[in-house]
Amino acid sequence: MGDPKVTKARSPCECGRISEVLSRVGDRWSTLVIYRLSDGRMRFNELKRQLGISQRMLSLTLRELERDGLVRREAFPTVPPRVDYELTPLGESLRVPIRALGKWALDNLDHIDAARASYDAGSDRRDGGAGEERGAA
Amino acid sequence: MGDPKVTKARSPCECGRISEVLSRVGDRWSTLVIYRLSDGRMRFNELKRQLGISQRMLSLTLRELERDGLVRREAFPTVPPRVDYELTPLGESLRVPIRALGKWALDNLDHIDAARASYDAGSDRRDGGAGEERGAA
DNA sequence: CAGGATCCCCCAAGATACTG
DNA sequence: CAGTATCTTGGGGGATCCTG
Repeated sequence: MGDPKVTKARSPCECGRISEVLSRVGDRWSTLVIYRLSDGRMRFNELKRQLGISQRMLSLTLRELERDGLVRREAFPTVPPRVDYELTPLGESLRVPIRALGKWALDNLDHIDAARASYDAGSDRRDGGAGEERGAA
Repeated sequence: MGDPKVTKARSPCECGRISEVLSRVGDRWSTLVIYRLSDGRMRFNELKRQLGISQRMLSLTLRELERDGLVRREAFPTVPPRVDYELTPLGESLRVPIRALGKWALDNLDHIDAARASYDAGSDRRDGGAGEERGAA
C-alpha cells in the first residue's frame, strides 16, 4: 500500500511518515485555510477574498481538507447558495500547531528579512552588473 | 518594496504576512530539514539520506534556510570535505512549532487515512466503471 | 454565490553528469 | 564528500467562462 503521491522517499526514520502528512496538509494554501478557519466557520467567497486565493485552488484545497477529515462542509439549499466551512475536531487539533506556526511567522518575519538582507549584502562580492539578479519586474 | 515571490495576494488581514513566511519556511523540505536538524547538527549527505531528498533540493533548501538565518553552515577545509549544518538560535525557536507539527503529523496520519478512505467510499456512489480514477494500486 | 471545466504558463523538483 | 550546472517534466496554480 504505497502512496504514489509521496515521491518514494523511503526514509528509515519517521521522516517518511511526517513527509507524507506534510505533503497533504503542509502546503501553503491548506495551512492558510486552516489558519483562517481557526477563527470560526466561514463562507466560500469570504475565504476566497481574505486569502487572496483563486476559486479554483480554494475549491481544490477545501475538498482535499474535507477528504482528509480536517474541514466540514455545510451547504444550505437556499436560493442564493450558501456554503459554510468549519474545522472538524481533527482540524481543531491541527489548529494549535498551525497557530503556533502562524504566530512564529508573524513574530519573526522581520528577523528573517534582516538575515536575508545581511546574507545578500555579504554575498554581494564584486557583482557590479547592470542590474537585478532577481528580476523584480 | 514588494516581494515578487509572493504571488501578489494583497490580503487585508495578516494572512498576507503569514503567507510570505509560509512560502519561505513552510514548504515541505524546509520543514523536514528543520525537523531533522532539531536533533542536532548533521552533515550534508546524512541529511540527504535520511530525508530522501535529492542533492539539488537539499542544497537549495539549505542555502535558503541559511539565508533566512535559520541554519548555520560550517565547512571544514579537510581533504574529504566535511560540512555541518545546525540550527541557529532563530532556527531553534522554530523548532518548537515544527516539532509540534511533526508530532501532530505522526499522531494523526492514520486518522487522516481513515477519513480519506471513508470519504472515498462515500463518494464512490454509482461509479461502476472499470477504471481507476486514482491509480493507487 | 458556490464551484465545475478548460486552457495554459511556469517553476518546483527530480535525474544525471561534472568538479574541487 | 559536498556541492554546482544543465535538461526535462509534472503539476501547482492563475484566468476565464459557464452552470445550478
